[in-house]
Amino acid sequence: MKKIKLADIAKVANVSSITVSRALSTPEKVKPETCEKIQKIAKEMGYIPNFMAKGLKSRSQTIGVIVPTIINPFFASAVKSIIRSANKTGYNCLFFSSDESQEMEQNAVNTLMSYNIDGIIIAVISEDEHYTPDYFATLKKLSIPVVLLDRHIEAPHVCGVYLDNVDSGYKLGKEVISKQYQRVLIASGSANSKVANSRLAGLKMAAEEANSNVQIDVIKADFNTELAKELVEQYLAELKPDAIIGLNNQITLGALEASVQHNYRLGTDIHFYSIDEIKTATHFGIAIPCIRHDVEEFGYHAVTQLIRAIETEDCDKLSDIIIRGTVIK
Amino acid sequence: MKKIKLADIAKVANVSSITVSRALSTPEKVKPETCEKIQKIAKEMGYIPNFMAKGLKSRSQTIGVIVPTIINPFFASAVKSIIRSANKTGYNCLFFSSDESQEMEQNAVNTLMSYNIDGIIIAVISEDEHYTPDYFATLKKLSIPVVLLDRHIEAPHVCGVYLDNVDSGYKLGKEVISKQYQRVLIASGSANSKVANSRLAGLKMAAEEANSNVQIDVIKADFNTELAKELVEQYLAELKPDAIIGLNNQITLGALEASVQHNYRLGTDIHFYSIDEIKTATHFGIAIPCIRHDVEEFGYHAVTQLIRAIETEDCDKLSDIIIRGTVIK
DNA sequence: CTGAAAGCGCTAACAA
DNA sequence: TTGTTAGCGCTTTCAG
Repeated sequence: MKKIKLADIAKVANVSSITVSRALSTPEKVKPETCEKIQKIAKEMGYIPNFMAKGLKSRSQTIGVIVPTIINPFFASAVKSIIRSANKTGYNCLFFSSDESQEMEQNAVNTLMSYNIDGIIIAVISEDEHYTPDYFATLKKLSIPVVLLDRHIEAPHVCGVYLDNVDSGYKLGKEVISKQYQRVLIASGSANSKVANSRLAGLKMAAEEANSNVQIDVIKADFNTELAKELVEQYLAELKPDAIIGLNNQITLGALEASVQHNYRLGTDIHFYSIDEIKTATHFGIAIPCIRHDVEEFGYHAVTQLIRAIETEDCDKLSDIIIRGTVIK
Repeated sequence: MKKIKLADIAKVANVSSITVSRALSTPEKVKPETCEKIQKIAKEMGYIPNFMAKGLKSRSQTIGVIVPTIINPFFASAVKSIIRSANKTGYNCLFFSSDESQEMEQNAVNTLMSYNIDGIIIAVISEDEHYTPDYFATLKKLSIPVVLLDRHIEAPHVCGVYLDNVDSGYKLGKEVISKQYQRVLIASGSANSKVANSRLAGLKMAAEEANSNVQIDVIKADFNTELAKELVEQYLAELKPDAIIGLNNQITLGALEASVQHNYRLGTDIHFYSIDEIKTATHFGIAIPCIRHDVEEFGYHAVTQLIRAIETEDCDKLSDIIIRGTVIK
């Protein structure tokens, strides 16, 4: 069977298809009785609008979302909250994962453009400030607004929604310092990552402020479990810290595993701290004080800002939004 | 700036737009030199095809994917692998999460129909065999093929890709039995869940076959961490098993947490077994032997079957595909 | 091998 | 308040 279309409803209701269109999309432009009648018929006939046809003429009411990986719970939750917020506002989401690959990221953007999306929310694959792929220029040319998520880069975009990384580092730093450890290892991200560097700066700030004489060691790894595990293992072969601070969830997981390899009892021999929550830790009975970010808030702001950009033509620049984390002990 | 369209390229290449269309979509129908020239120009001008316009006339080359939640790593991986497989075959994916809500599931299906998708892969929200929402009838009427993922229900669909649950239970059962425990607790899913019941049946089969005199207790929870945790806690207040078998990843996590609450040392006082891998366990140094399913395979078959259904008109029924798990010690 | 015309389903612009 | 016309960008059909 073919899909019911506006014209089919029009025939039954004895009106023209444009009236049906209006009754369903902009009911205030149609006489109430007619409107009701049409809506009733549409429902009975099981009408399903055709976004393809709609999007050809006007806005698609669809936004694109791209994240590096959906396996990381942080991004999974962010996506979830973005989709929820968008739906509430009457927008649909097309979701893509770039799998940490530049090529797939480019593909995802191309595909989104093919679907005539009205705007894009993207967490780019690279932590490097100077990562500026071509598609940003294309999107700008086509006036498709882009909201950056979590990772800031120097590329044309209307605004970004970020975490307050310095603050996160600082808060967690205060918490750790208060414990009076002798030696603390910080497992950081890449040296080029602004996110990692900001968190590190916050931590150091807290340490200096406290004027404590704790010995702080820093490892520069990557926001990636494997590398962190390796480097922490190497470190543990030489030294034994009282605590390890992982600068994101992936790193913390790597540090945990490395410590297990060295037969340390987690939370006893070595205490763990993390920026980003490690939800599974509770299942294993390990307490990992952390900085938790309200991911719901994250998604909400990203969507809100993007839609503002879409619906007000001339906004070249909206405010960035910075989400603060809270300490969870 | 407006998007480049076929006509723009046509003007530059001195041909008609239909020739451009052919050069890009069906190059074999165009003289090689012309074809090359057109493709070159298209690239230079930064042409981006418009799926909306394309999908209006012909197939959209897009499939829809719906899973109950993306937070569960099992589904997250499945989605990832589905997207990968689809892209390889030249299809795009629109992804939705139903958040375990019937209403959102219905919405997702409606939205997908609005996007003129060619087919749907869905893991329905309910474990109940008799869950048969209306949209299945609609999809059938419109001849939009549906492939069921993981959860089987009695509704019109072309086929399903499932796990071999009895086999998983059986294999894990053999493994557990071999350990000669005195008392084993099985934390199962809902009494209405075919998946849970099959796994349970497999376990019991292994036990009976071994003719061992292990005491087996069964708790019927839900494929959900919270409830499992509560019920296992209640159980532990009375009895202390040597091992607990969680019938899916969520349940196992709940059981772990419950045991932690009772101050048992994981993997020592109580041994854990799981159907579905608990990837994070290694990070915490707990060994959880499990049944691992090749999720990549899962996605591959779902996509392949769906595309077969899409591309061959008259396939009323394709074979179901059953994926076997392997024991990981 | 290439092109002209028609139309997919919907809505913006103009008319009644 | 409702309808007519035209066109969004592409492809199918039929002709050259």
